[in-house]
Amino acid sequence: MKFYEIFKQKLNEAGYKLTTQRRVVFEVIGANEGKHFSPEEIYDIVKIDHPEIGLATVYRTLKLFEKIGIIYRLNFNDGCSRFEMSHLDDESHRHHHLVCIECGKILEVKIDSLQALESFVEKEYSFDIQNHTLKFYGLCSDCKKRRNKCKMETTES
Amino acid sequence: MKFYEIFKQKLNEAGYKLTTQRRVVFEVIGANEGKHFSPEEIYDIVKIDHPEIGLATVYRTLKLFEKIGIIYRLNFNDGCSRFEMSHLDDESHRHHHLVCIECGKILEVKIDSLQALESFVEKEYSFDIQNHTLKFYGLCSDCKKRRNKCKMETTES
DNA sequence: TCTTATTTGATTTTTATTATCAACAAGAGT
DNA sequence: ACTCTTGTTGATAATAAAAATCAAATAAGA
Repeated sequence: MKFYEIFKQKLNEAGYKLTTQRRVVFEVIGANEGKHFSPEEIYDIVKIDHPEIGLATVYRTLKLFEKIGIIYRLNFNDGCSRFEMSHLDDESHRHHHLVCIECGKILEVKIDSLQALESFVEKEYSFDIQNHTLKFYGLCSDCKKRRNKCKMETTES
Repeated sequence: MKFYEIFKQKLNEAGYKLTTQRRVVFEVIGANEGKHFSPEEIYDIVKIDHPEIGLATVYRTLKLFEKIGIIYRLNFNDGCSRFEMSHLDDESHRHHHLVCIECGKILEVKIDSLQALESFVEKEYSFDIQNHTLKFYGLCSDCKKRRNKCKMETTES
């Protein structure tokens, strides 16, 4: 597996040891592409095969992974941080998030195309862009249907 | 003052009373355009003229203002929420944030222009976009200069 | 294998935010 | 203006995510 090698290399380059705990947390996140797990959720999955690993270690590991660029910290204002693989090396993985304001579901949009905007900002503000986050808030297709249905039902009577 | 009237109207429409506490918090945020205050910071300013107002009220008020669309909740991963006026009625106020990963400074970019991207997402994902947030992470011009200076100094010897 | 600095687990501590509840005040109706 | 009702507030306690602590365990280079 290619990405695991990159992970080991990044740890090494930054001067950190490869421990069982770090490998396990990495695997849990890696096996759940498209999900956005909280520390507690990751801990719950880790516990299944490794009940000896503590929650504090999960927090520490996530913080470390974020620092060395293995994962991203996401914030959907639900009271905790959430995480996903960074894939900084792979342009094809870049995406944005659609947050449904009704059901809270989070979808991924597999496009980037902020090139024009980034170029403008870099020139105009003399700002070196290294990364960006873009979130759209609105109604997912399910909640849109549900709302229309409710509207129809109330009009019927 | 026009915006204050909109504020009163929004409170009223949503069925909330106009209290001194709410007016004061509104004024503090309104008088600090371009800043991104945390609840504690707002509380500290509020206290100057109104020491009788409690921190819990500031938290409650901010939550309420967010709900009725008076303010936005921002998250810069510094351990607390931060707030700014929403200006949803005024297109000219729409902006994005530049976050310096070195000094943490936050700049505002007074452009929007995500129209093309939004149209694509709305069609492709059948998602009703009602709002968005866009943050660019990188180096501000000051930190860029500082880094170059450090590089020169180490090369000199 | 041995050695040492790093890492971990269990626990406590910190801190942002929310809940609680009696006292209070805004605003509709008179 | 006065009253009444219900929403609101202040002080405080409660909650919960995340960080700090520290002795014991372990990765990885010698």
